[in-house]
Amino acid sequence: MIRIHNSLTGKKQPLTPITPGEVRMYVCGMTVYDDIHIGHARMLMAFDMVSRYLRHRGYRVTYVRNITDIDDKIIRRAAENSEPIGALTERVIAAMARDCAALGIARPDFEPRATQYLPAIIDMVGKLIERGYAYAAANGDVMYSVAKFDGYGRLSGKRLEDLRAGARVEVDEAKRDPLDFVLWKHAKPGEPAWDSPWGRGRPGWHIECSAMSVALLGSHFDIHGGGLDLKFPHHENEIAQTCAATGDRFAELWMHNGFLNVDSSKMSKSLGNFFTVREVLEKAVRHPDVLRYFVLSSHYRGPINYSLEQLEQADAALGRIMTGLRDLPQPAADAAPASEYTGRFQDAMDDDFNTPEAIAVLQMLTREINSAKDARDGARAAALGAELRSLAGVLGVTVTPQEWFSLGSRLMAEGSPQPAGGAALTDAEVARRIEARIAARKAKNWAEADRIRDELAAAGVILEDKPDGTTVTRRA
RNA sequence: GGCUAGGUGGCAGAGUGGUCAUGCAGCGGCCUGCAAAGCCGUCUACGCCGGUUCGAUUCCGACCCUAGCCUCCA
Repeated sequence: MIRIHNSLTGKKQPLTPITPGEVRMYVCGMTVYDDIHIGHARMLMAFDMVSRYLRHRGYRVTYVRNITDIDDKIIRRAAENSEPIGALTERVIAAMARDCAALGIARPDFEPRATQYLPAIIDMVGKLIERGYAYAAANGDVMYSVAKFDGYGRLSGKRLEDLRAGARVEVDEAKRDPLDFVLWKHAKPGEPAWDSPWGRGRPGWHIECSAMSVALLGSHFDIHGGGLDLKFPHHENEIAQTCAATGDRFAELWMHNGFLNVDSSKMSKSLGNFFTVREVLEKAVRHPDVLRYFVLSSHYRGPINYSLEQLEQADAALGRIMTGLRDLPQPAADAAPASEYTGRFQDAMDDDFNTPEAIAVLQMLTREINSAKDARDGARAAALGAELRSLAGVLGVTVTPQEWFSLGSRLMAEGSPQPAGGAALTDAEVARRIEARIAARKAKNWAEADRIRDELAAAGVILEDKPDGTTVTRRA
């Protein structure tokens, strides 16, 4: 039984799909005007993990993650770049797909774009007017009348009175109530626009998600997710729109991931504490799975503080798992059934996707493998290794020891060793030195053996002598 | 000010009314020519003050502190 924390109630509840065996899930994705940063990556990985795990547990999952490809920021950025809006969004979407692929984030089943759903959006706005929840304002915009919707504020725990009392609600002449929000924006000169019964214009942000989710998943589906900052007003508004337009229940469960912070504050460009996925993958991490391991080391709902020191710890911890997995024989064809750890892993994940606990199970399994190796029980080590690989794969951690040990740590935290201090050596050069060292060791020429080891260490290659007389390498 | 999450050992991070999280780092031992890796062992905990209880880090209340949202935001 999988239990999930529902933001709507603040409690964990069992996942009981509307259609047995099938989970329909919608997650608010990206507004495409710039490269994604690691905060976005955290969100994308969180819901990637959720969809992977649900599939692992045997559910058929339909995962929809939208793309907002028309919005103020996009229009502004395109103007700044003197580039057509479509060119900008295509470029950014391609970059996002590339970053996601690098991070091992599976593509959702549907990735709808707002501009592809104008008919559905216009239809929903029309319904809202028809049903008395929306009105055409004097300035040509169409507004949602928040006071008309009974449950407004339920998700975010806000009351209309409190919101109105908030000093920062923008005053807009066109609104009947300062809390009302835009469903359809009338076109301004030079902006992209579509025809509608209310004149040429473009959709407001909130209505896009309502229209696309209903179009692809229906008016009643299982899970709606997104970042914590979307809870209010975006998700609150989605609920108001969809429920009012369809009369249905909309999403049963609301999931919100916590932020990835830097120096305990949310990342922002103004603070300069902003890291793109690309720069982290290129400069800070030996393999993308280090970032995934780091992210999954915290629970998806809590905050994570990003720092190079934390990445170092994740690198070391994942390295330990890789060491355990290294040099294992193939498990027998009639491999032993799963150990107790698979059950513990599942218990952890069933409990609101407790990935830190699940990772602890992976580490305990690693120790079992190492103990089996020490006891020269190759069959047991191999069987446990297959199990560990499989469980790590459920979390999307798929790097192999072979890849891992050929990569150097790229961490550049203060005080940590710089990568490849000495001259870079080719594999052949490294192999030649190792052979020379093995010969020296046979001759008990320890001084020469140690000299070669130091030389390789300076080049970032660490040697480990095995009991059988062989020597293996790993990168610092 | 309103609302919502939190405050766990050197660092990160789960969890629980009364034996163990886990990883990184440290220390001791085993192994090793010496190392490394690994194994075994081990030390620093649960913001503050009350209350409930045989017993609270875990439940309740007050307080202090932090972050987020209340405006575009993953």
